[in-house]
Amino acid sequence: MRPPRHWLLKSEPEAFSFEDLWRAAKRTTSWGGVRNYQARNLLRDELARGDLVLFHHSSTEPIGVAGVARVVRAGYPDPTQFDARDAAHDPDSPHAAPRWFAVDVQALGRLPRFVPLAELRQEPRLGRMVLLRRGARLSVQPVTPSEWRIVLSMGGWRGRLPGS
DNA sequence: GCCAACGTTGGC
DNA sequence: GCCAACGTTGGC
Repeated sequence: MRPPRHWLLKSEPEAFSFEDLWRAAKRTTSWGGVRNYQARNLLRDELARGDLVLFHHSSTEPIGVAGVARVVRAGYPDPTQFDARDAAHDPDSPHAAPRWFAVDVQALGRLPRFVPLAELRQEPRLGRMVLLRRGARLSVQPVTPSEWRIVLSMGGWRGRLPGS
């Protein structure tokens, strides 16, 4: 088994917040509805069970990293693509070769200190973080081990850092 | 296969 | 609410 990798997942908290995940059954949800091919490729091919996730709130106030989660099920066909009532329904996706994928994520814990985007921008060691690059709209992003440690530290995560 | 038009994302 | 950046669509 390879060591866990690190990712950042964006969510608009008005639609689904870290608190929503924390309150969900088994603190787990299906992370689907992603309709971008680059993000799809990551969900399908790269995210593995045991990988660690920064849960990021976007298009809201405040913007920033709210909590930590873990991938508990690797990529599988996203059921919402076949659901005509779902906003992310894709009538053109063939059942035999589904176009879109989801993973399951489980909340590990809220960061003791919410880490605002503006604070991330002020940290020089995070200068290359995908989230902070111009026009980085990808909703599933890779995070390096050192970025992971820095963000958790900024979030006041106590004790042993997951993934370090 | 090019690329203009269009739609969406998402920070500010 | 604005608008830059980006992805997708569709005419040719």
